[in-house]
Amino acid sequence: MTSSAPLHVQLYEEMIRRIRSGAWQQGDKVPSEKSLIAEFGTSRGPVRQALAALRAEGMIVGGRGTPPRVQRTAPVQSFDTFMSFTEWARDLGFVPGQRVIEASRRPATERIATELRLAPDSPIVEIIRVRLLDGKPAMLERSLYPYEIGRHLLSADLDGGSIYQALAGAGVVPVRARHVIDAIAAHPLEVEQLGVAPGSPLLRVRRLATNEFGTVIETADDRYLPSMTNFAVENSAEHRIPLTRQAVTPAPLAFASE
Amino acid sequence: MTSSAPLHVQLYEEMIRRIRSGAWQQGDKVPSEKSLIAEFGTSRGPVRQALAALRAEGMIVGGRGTPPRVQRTAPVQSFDTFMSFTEWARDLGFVPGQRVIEASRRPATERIATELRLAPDSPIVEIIRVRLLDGKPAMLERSLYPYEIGRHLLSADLDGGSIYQALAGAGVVPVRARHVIDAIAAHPLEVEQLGVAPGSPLLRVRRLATNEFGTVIETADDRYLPSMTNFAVENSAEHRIPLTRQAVTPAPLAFASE
DNA sequence: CCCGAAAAGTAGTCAACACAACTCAGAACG
DNA sequence: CGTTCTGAGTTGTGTTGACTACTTTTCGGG
Repeated sequence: MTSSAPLHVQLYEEMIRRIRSGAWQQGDKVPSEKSLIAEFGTSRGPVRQALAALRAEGMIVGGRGTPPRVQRTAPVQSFDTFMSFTEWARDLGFVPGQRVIEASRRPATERIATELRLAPDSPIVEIIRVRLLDGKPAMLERSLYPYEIGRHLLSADLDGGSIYQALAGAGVVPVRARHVIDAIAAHPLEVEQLGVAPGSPLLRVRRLATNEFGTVIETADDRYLPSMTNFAVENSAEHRIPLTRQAVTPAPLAFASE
Repeated sequence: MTSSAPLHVQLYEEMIRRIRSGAWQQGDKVPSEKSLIAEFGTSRGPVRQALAALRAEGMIVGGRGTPPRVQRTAPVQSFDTFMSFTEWARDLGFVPGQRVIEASRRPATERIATELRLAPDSPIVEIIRVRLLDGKPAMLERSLYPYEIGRHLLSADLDGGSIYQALAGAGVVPVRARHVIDAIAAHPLEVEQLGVAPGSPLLRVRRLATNEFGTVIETADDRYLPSMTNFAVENSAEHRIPLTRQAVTPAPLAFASE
């Protein structure tokens, strides 16, 4: 137990541990606040704060007159796991792999410059990779970075580690991302690299990632083989999440109201 | 101002109003807690609770030594708006429409019974509809309901109002849903009803909705024309949401760890 | 004029108390 | 035996007070 972390964070982590370990079973009532207070020797504040955090993640629900119940025992995928294909695959017990198709520096087109919020013709770094799960192609990824950020990647060992690891080593850390999901027909490059028939349906996820200051770090276009990967979202009346259905407009990928 | 609602809810609503009205601009610093306390005449608790709610929705970020800043001014889509095609379309200024292809009662197959958590061969209600935006086909929806729930729909005026309105009238209210998103090729029915070429990519959203007690109300398979509609999700390191990338397995749609 | 240190202001954390609203089990009643 | 009602237990809400950690501003020295 980290003694330096705030109390409510320690309590939260302990509760997560208990849910994961099965000490608190799915559907069980969580111990009453009073007993938690007695057990941890704190006041009610931190206990309620920890419970509120669990509630915000959908791990527990209900309450008011009765102790809340454990709703979900599977943890929400962390931001890092969701962003990094490599880390995600390893978490699931797959062997991640990749094949770099292209890693180049070139000037931005107008559309790309707008998305990355650069001046037109600014240099960018483009990386196209096939991502593999247990050796089988699962996704074609086309990532674009401002040159100042992407230059760390041109020299890196892309076939080995994850791009996000390489970027983190250079002090570039994404903390926020927007994903737009739709479907698209396989084009020649995907036909060749993913081994699908021309026109096959692919799941496309376009991503815009920023750092803590709101600077755009990356824009990407990932095309998944729907037979290998899909996406799941949970939703509830009490627990609203930034998930929206959109009518398609000519306007490109962008954060809301920016 | 609703005098009966809890204080922190009233404060939350007032803050949302100010963000929406532009009184608090994107990027602005929110007034300090002290000034909010002075203005609203409450103690620090409710103010912090309201701010925490905004933070949980990603509307404000930062803090610690400095007042938090407004991050997003566009509100998160409500659960109702996200669930109801009709309500969503109207919110966006489109004229929603629909054409009922089929509304029938029949016994559940084994797979459907499992998804709806019914005994095999239990009666179910199946409704297939084309949904229109401004008169143009946008989505083909195939919904399945346990007969006890779906029977309210067979007699309802489906061409007029929303299914969710009809269900709400019968006391059936979805409060939780899981969506699995992938891509699929257009089959003959979609070719005919959506007017696309055979094999065209469609965005498929499979949905499992439950009521407050966890009873499954509906399972659905929505196939969107990607040229008309897509989905957007926002994500951040501090604000985790129940969004997961999944490896495709034979197992069907289901809530995590259930 | 610039720079660094001190001071003032801010949010984060924690405690202790009080009351309200709600749930549930068991007692009392018909 | 079934129903209703009461009361204990629980969480939701709000208050007050105190301290810590961090940021911004201010001010003085160089």
